[in-house]
Amino acid sequence: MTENAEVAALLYEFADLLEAQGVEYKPRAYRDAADSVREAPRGALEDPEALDDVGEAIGGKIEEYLETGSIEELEELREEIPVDIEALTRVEGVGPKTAGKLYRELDVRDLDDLEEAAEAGRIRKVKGFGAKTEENILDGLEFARRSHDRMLLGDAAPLSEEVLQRVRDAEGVERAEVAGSLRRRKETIGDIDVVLVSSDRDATTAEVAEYAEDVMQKGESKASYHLEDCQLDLNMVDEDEWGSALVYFTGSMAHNVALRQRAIDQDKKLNEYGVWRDDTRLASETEEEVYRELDMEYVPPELREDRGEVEAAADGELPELVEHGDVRGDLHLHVDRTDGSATIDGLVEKAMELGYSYLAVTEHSEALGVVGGLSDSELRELAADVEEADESSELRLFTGVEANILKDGSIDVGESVLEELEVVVASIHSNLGMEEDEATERLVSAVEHPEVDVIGHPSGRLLNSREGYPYDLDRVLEACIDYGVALELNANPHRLDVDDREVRRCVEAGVPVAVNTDAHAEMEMEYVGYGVSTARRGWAEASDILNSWSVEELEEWLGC
DNA sequence: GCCGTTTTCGGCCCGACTGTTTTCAGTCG
Repeated sequence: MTENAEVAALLYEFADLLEAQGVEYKPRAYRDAADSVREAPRGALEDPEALDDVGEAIGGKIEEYLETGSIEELEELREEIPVDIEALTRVEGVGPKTAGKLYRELDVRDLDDLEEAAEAGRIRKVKGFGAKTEENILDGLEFARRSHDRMLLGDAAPLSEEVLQRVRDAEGVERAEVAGSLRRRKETIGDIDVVLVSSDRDATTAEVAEYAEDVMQKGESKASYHLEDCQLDLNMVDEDEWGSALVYFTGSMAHNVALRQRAIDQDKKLNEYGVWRDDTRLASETEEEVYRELDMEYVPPELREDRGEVEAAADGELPELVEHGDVRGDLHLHVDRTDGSATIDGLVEKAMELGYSYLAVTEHSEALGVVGGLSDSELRELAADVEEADESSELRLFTGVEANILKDGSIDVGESVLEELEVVVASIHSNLGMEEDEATERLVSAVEHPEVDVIGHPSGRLLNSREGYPYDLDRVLEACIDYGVALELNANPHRLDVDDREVRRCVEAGVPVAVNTDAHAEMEMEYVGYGVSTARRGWAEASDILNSWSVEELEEWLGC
């Protein structure tokens, strides 16, 4: 866990424990502070009180934790309510107050205790609980135990396409779209939200229930299902509320709260049914109308995170985001000379299909022994093959390499070879267990190398499995400006590295971002879509993306 | 506990759904 995530988790726990004790309002304050910490850039905890929603009290506790490794007040709370509140509240329908009550009444401290109490029929005897609640807890336990990580966008997006098609085919459905974090294209997804219009809601929900694992809840306007390892929420709305419902269910929560506040400031009210003044509905049919009624530009879903987009849209200053069609090439591709399966011809064919003008073949270099990285002479042979293919291709094929940044910051390919190759992507693949200073130095050294053009997957993270080493992005960006180097946004859905927030800092610093797929097979070149949506989440325009430049612009930048 | 173009106290997003209630609390998003 990053330091921010670690502190945020403690603050969430603090909030839950307070709520379990029936404390009012404070839990909200701790959660807001936790959200703010989680969203903040690395290093922001040096001055916690500078963050939104962090005041003197919580700021002091953060400092206490960073200095001593614990927070006295939290330790006291944990003694008063010694329960695994994070695990217990993962059970559907169990929140902090329920967890607190079950601890006080039945000494339930963790999932095992909860299961035991439910199976023994002890929960139904507690005042305010019944047989149905006990049953729901038993049902929810299994899911809570196996649902751990959020789904990757790369898994959720194709699944949601399939789900959406089934929903659209269901009886009564006139219109359906995916909303929620999927529509915002977050790197990980909690559940699949669908907004739909149906002429027969009962028939629709019944048909969807047929292929779902089970039905969690079903009401007039809403139904939830378990689907493999995720949850599917159907939100059923009337045709004339489509726009306001889509805004509402797309979120994020923070964006919605900011929109509602803006409505209140204008003597209006915003909910999923529309923008209102008193009992008069002013807008609701399309998202564009809703934003217009709030005197704002339309906000693309990827920006709806309350990271300044509400203010920017009100001032008419939203960026003109990069689009999929703006991408003209892929500058980090592997072939079958090391660990990939693609061929030069195969990559070219796929690139044509994607409407590209160019691509670069950047095979692994020698130090990456595990995949049989290419020696200097083998890199030259591959370059010759790429040049030959270039002659007969409609595309511009760049020669290249994905070189390794060694422990001391040097590059594992000979100078003369690096000079000959047109695109040099430099990446860290070894000695990943570094402290921030060491990692930063290593990256900066690579940036300073005269032949390096792009730093590949800068943090080395793998979503849900490897955190990546910490580094000082500001220092790397400064070096990138000085030496004319781009950072990669690796579009592989397991990486998405740099991430959305880091893209924004690149954009602000004026460092070009290369949206590369790092494809090892032709099909993987399609990952570019995840990269583009992540770039959009980082407020990037086409001009900020290195591989949306024309061949001529790119050749000039590369100096070839 | 945090915040402020109704500022240093008095509010704190809001609606659906469920289960347990005879009017509402807790959870969720």
